Amino acid sequence: MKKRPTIKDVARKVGVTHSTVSRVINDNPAISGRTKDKILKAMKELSYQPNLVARGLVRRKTHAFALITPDLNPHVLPIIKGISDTCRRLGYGLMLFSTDYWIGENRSYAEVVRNWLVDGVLIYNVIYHEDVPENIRELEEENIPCVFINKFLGKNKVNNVSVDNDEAVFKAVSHLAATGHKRIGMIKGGMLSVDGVERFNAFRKSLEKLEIEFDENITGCGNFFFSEAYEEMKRILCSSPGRPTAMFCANDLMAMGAVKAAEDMGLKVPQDIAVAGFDDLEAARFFKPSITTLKPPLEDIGGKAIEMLLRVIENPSRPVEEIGLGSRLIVRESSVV
Amino acid sequence: MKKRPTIKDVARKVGVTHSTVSRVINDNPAISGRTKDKILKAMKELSYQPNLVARGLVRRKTHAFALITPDLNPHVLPIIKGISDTCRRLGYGLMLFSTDYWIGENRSYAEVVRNWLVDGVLIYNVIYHEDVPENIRELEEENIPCVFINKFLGKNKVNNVSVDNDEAVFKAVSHLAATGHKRIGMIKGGMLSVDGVERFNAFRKSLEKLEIEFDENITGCGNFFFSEAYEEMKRILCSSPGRPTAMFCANDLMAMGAVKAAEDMGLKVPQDIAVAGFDDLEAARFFKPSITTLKPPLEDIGGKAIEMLLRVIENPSRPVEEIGLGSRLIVRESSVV
DNA sequence: GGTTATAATGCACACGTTAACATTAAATCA
DNA sequence: TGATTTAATGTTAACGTGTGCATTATAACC
Repeated sequence: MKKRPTIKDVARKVGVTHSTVSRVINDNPAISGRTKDKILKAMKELSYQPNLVARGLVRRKTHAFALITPDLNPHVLPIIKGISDTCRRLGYGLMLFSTDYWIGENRSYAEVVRNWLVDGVLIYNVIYHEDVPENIRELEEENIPCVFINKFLGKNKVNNVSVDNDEAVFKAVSHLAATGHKRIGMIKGGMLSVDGVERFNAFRKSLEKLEIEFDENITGCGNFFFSEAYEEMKRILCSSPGRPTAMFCANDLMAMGAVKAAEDMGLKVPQDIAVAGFDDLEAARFFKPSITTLKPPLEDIGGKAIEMLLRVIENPSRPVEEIGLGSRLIVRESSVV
Repeated sequence: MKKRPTIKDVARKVGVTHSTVSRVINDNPAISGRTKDKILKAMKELSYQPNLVARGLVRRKTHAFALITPDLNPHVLPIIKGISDTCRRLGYGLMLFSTDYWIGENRSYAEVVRNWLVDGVLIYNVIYHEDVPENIRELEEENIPCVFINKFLGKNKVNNVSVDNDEAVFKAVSHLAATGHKRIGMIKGGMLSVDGVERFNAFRKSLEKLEIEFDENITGCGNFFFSEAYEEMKRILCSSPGRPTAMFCANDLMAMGAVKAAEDMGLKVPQDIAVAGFDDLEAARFFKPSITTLKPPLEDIGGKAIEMLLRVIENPSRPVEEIGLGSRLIVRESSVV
């Protein structure tokens, strides 16, 4: 790599000290217009650019953030996009650290920040219950600015931005109710995840609000998987005395599994049974029938998370902030004729 | 953020100079075993970690790479995963820069590297023909280590790792031929993209090798879109005298469009017409019928690209290296009963 | 035992920038 | 006019590491 001109090269060319050049770079008002112009001109001629590493050393800020994500699943892509776009807009860099095995990994992610390679951290989708994992406690103990994407099940509050499951689920269930359904069942996701728990609770609250009876018998758990949902749906359709006329599924994969189960049992979707999912996977659009679903504002979440991180950095001692964003209901073939 | 211990803190604790500590950090053999042990012990006790920014300043290496990608589409996710995993394995950091409008953007991406924030760059899916875009020429001119993911259409060779379209397409066409098809058509992708051009050429070469006649009349262009492929497929099925019994599509979206068109015209897939795609989208698995497709080794591509980048850094003047990786054929319902 | 090779460590500067403090020149005031 | 404020720039010391060279202490040699 070619050697780049430094602040001193610029200074020499103009006939001033490097600190004068530094001042114009940082918009210090003490510099006279005349020398400022000369310096700017010289910088352009040499195509000078400040060395961010050197600046990072003295300022103790690198002007970069890190995103730490335990897995790279399709959901995370729009989130990354939101984060990346926002970083670009604000002039920040973005480092990406992914790992498939977050908890229990002996390498600490605070390392990254400790070395001052980043000014703050975004953490996606880390799930824990009672005990805070070592890696995260480290971040807290060292007061590293940090915002979580998605919530915890644990009791302690953290800065986070996530999908408002209550709002979203109510939209979907209302839609099913509005199209005439009185017996609505649900295929739950895994109860170890925040979304699994929240979406189920939201489902029950929605029924209550809409004055529809909740029936345990038409409820199953598919753990967010296509195949498990398929089995559960078959079980529900076979065994229960009063068959459901609509099913809400905690994600699209399970909704597709439920649809397939219904069809394999000779039922027509949506005529005999309506189905709605959550996520708006690409597959949900192309599935036959296409799946009615909730589209979470993932790009927004990424953007808002960065903005929150900036607020945290500016004022580390401010009270914990939690933001939930609304989703869009996309009505497709699986719920209406 | 808490102040971290420095090399000097360690030195003071042991009673040596900071340069001695630096030497043990860098495995300099000049240090005696006794002091080395003492220093290692002190480092552990203080939980010292080298400041990578400071090191980056003096070494002119940050031990981080950048991935620049014009868009964040689903294909790029496994590539990112491959890159990220490999970086982690090698102890490198990864910066992510995405932009939807690469060419014509006035901000230069060489900036990133010039500031020595990264040691090398991976560029995904930048397409150009005759004139090299400014941004890329800049990288070349300044001898910035750089590897491309996916090839160019331009005449000049670059270091790159990509999908071997010849190999993949031949696999798919052979499969169709092996299941008895003699009239095989194709829905092409956009001819402005490398994959579009290469996959079509590979298709023709495959037919030749398999001694099957190529017929322009059962060839269409869907520009990689579902809807355009749908229309083209209808056109082909309506107009041509000798209807094709199998279609190869340059990607899965178009394959799904082609299937839908065939079914809407009363044909059964695969009984009346077989269809194969490319990409192995998640949707291709859940589509009905599920789509026979080629799964490109995207994670591998990411990993190999990083490895190539390391070779480029080690020896910048070595001859240009081009690697093409093979794909896996996944046979599903759309091509066999 | 003195000379020389060798092993182990210290010293001082460099990397490119920022920023506190010092200095000079110019402008304002009494 | 001389004192004093203000504006503009220079000096210098950080930031945390790495490294060439100098300096010891130790071992080897004759």
